[in-house]
Amino acid sequence: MSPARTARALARETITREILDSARARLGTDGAAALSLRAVARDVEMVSSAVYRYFPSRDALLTALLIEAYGELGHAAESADAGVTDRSDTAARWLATFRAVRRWCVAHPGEFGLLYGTPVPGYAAPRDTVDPATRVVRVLVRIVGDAYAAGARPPVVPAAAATTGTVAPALAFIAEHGLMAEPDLSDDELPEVVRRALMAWTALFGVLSFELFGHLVGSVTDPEAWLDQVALRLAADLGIQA
Amino acid sequence: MSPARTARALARETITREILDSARARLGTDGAAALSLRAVARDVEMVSSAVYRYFPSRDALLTALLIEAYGELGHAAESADAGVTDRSDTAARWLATFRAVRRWCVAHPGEFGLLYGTPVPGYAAPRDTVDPATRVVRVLVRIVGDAYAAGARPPVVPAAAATTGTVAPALAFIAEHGLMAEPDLSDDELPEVVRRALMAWTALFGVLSFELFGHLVGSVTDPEAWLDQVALRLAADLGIQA
DNA sequence: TGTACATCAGTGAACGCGCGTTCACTGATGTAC
DNA sequence: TGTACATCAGTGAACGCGCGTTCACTGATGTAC
Repeated sequence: MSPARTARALARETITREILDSARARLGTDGAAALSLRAVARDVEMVSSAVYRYFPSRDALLTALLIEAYGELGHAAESADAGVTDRSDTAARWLATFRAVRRWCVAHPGEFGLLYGTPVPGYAAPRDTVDPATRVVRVLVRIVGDAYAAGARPPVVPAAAATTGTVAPALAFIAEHGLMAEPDLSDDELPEVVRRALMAWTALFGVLSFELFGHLVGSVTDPEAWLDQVALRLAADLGIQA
Repeated sequence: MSPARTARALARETITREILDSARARLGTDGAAALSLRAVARDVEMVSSAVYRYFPSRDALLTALLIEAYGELGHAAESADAGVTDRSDTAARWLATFRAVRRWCVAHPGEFGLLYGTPVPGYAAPRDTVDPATRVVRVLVRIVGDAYAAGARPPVVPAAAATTGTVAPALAFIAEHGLMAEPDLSDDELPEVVRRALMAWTALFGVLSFELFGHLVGSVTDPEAWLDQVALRLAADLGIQA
């Protein structure tokens, strides 16, 4: 609590970092399901039981990785959005966010697998992971909210599609966090916009999942350009234009 | 080769089936990465070495599972499309295909993880798996092709998005398989339609991935209705209307 | 400033379990004559 | 139809390896007086 950091505290910080970094590297080679405390211990040149001074179990290590990775990804999205100086240029903010999310995921495929791949069997993520997990979608919703506050209008949708409240939890979450401060949308338009934003969020990670898990190989040549194209079309479908 | 099936051949068929079924059940509980020949052997009440009379290695078993699962999913999509008697109702065919794909995936979450989750570390899928893996997207492209042959027109897209040939391999594949028999589209329109179809394909599995891997929990109440809504919007964005 | 005690990082052995794959073998099934 | 031989499914033991977690321990670091 005081600035007088002891040697012990400093060492603990360093070793904790080394363990986390080794574990993250292992995610890429072995996959999250096969993440092994003993392998990590070998990488940091410790005896396996020593790791228990830092993490009480393998599950606790997984949780720490999950929180750290969601945090980094959320931060990447938030700062990409914040980096666009013209706040009214929602199309630019949208594209910048998509690109930043892709950049992080491509740079960290092992972590991506942990976050968005097959859940680790026998491991249940605790509550602390859900808040960091929502940061990306919050950025997207906020951009869309800003676009509508500035006068953008959602596309008209066939009547058959305008069904009832499947997105009720999302609407509650948005209200609670004040993500759409000045919506200025009719009662029909708001849920439609939220639906569109959730679709875009899902599509973003769908594309990245396909890219990183190898399903685009026979279809697309340049995944980076492809994500741009997807981002632009999703924006256009939302009524966000440059 | 002859109708005179020997007792041995019959037994082999039965046991092979039992092994595959047990392995598929294991996918759901342990995940593809942790699929274990010994566990499967235990389930079918054999000694572990006996399984080698049926599959030469764990990887071979994984390959068989991959081919079988892709095959079932592809079949589900194809027969859902074929089941719509009014072939000109492309919107109905589209929705039926989406629903059938979801139904199969939700009914087989373990297999879904194998197909669309984190790739199994250390396992490389052989060539025999790529053809079955394309069956769903082929159905989608064919429906879109039929819609355009019947006069539907793709939405106009902002100039910035209309960039060059990222989808070249897909275009080649479509030409090769004659998936868009009478395209009747301009040189600008065809790639745009293909891009949209690929986006829809990716979005479909993005939604299912989020649903089955637990990312929709705080946002959407009814995943079945949600997929319908996504399907309808994707169709609308493609210019396919009922 | 110096000493006595408490805290804590890291060790090494052990528990009980799992895995893929090979190999020599037994005994049942299939086939050629 | 009967016999001799070949094929093949399944056994059981073994190889060499991995895993998470516990526990009594040593020795260094930190703290209270």
